[in-house]
Amino acid sequence: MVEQHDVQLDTVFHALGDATRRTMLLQLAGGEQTVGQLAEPFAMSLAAASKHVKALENAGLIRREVRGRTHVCRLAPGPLASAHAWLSFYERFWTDRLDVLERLLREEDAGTSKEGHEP
Amino acid sequence: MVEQHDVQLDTVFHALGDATRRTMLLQLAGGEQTVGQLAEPFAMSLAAASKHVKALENAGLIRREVRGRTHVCRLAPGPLASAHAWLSFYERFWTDRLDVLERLLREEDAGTSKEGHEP
DNA sequence: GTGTTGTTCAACCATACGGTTGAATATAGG
DNA sequence: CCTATATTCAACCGTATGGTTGAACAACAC
Repeated sequence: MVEQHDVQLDTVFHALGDATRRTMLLQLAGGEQTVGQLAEPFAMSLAAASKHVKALENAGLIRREVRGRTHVCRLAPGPLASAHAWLSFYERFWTDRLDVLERLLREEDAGTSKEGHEP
Repeated sequence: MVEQHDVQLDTVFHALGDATRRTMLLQLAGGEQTVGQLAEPFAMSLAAASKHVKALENAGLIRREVRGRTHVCRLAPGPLASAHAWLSFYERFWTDRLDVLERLLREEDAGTSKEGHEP
């Protein structure tokens, strides 16, 4: 039961882990777009962009409607909501517990050195 | 400026796109864990699990504190919040517009055939 | 010191990913 | 019919990913 969910999250997060595909989603947030329109902004072949579209479709993030010879895509919000929901689980870590965490980190940082996010 | 943000989202979403790493995060949600403890539930070598931990650390999702000879990890909520924020942008698509979308999809499905996820 | 424990490193391997190109497909328009 | 347009498919290529193994390193125990 959970496996299926896991696999879905795998493909969804993987799809989101590429700036090209995220940009495409952003584009689709403005309304439906054909594959060609989605591909246009990118400096890559149409075939490559088509693969990205397919990845998004595969993850269930978009829906495709073959309208004549063009393929019109639109956002399919379901899986995005799933990913969002998954992440929401951690919300308490940056709300409820953030102050506690911050305090711990400050203690730690004071103990070790100046430190920061990036060494 | 946005590039940096993009790269961060790349690594964060990529890190999240693996069930092993998500399970590790879930584990860390229960409190700090050593690398060994994180690795234990999985049927893979410690070296492999260590790579996953490193991926999470690389994405900024966890923090590591070398305590003696053990490496203790804990959640670092910042990047998770970033990913969550990114996804939140789409919230309106499954709240405001979901009903509109649903209506459109129902029309479409009625027009083409019975259903349509898998051909 | 020796030995054991926790973790990483390095080399390697198979497979997946993202890109290319050129051919194939399907539809629209003359 | 023929041609142009929109898109995919197939084969290929370089690199990244996720896994293995065995050696190395660091810190505790004796």
